[in-house]
Amino acid sequence: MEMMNWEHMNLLNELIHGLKAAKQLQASPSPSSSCLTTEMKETLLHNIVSSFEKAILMLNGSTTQNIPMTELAPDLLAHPGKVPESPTSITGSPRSEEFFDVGSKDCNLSSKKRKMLPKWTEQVRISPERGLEGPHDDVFSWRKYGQKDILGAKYPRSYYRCTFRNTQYCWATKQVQRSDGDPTIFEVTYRGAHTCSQGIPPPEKPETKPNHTVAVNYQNNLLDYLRTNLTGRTNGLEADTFSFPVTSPFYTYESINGGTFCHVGSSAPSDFTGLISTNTSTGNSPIFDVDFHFDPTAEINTGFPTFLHNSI
DNA sequence: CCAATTTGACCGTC
DNA sequence: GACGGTCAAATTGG
Repeated sequence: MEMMNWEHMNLLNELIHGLKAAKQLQASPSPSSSCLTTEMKETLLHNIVSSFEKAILMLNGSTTQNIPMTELAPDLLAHPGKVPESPTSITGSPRSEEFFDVGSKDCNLSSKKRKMLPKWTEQVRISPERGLEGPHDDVFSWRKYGQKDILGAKYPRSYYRCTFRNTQYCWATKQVQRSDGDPTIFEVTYRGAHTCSQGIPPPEKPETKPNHTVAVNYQNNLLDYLRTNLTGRTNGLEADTFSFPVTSPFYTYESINGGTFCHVGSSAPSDFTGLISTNTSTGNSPIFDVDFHFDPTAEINTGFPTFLHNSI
């Protein structure tokens, strides 16, 4: 299977990311009436700059292969405590425009700081073949550190943290909660971004899991996405090209900085739906057939990566 | 033996 | 005090 190489995928991701941030800034009206706070604008600017820097780095002959964020964007890390969340863009998860502390003096995040971490929820349906294995299988490696019975929930909630928390001070966590109503659905809540080297997955690992045709579609969709200025929807990836059990994930972006948020449910009506499908042929398994549903009626945290629905 | 998981205890928040 | 989230000792598995 001819696949789009990772440099190109990452490059496109960065360009898209920068474009989105730029458009959000562009769409922001006059300062007085703007829904963007100064901080949000700074964040957007920061992301635009970092996206272009990373894109330039990629074009500059170096590959992102096995390059952790610390090397990919050293200038960003030069500012203590400010690291852009970006690895999720590589994997196809929604990426947050938010920043979070990783280099603060106390390596332990206080609960307050944890609250500041970007958080999004993915609903994952298990496949009959893979059974319960599916929802826990994504590109990142996690270590379970707890399980709790949740009040009113039929099934316990599992808590996972990044395997590299101690070695690479990666504070990403996730919670997995089996849905009461539909036991085949797992609600996976991610918190924080990976700052470990998993954030930029290696481009190819032929010996790992079988190839997935999604990668090609990923390339096409990204290109379409750019061409159509994010106003269209690409489709046709569902059943035939997807071998990972995840089906129809939908995301719920939650608050950061105590600000606004954008909740998007699976049933939310949307005037715009941007679809990116991607494959990560890295160590574990490819996961994302990502459907970003943009609900124009939702309250939007402009710091978050809702797909832009304005034309340029 | 080492790493991952389990599970009761502990802690912070409401 | 109840609840959700995390810690860490004990246990399990490769």
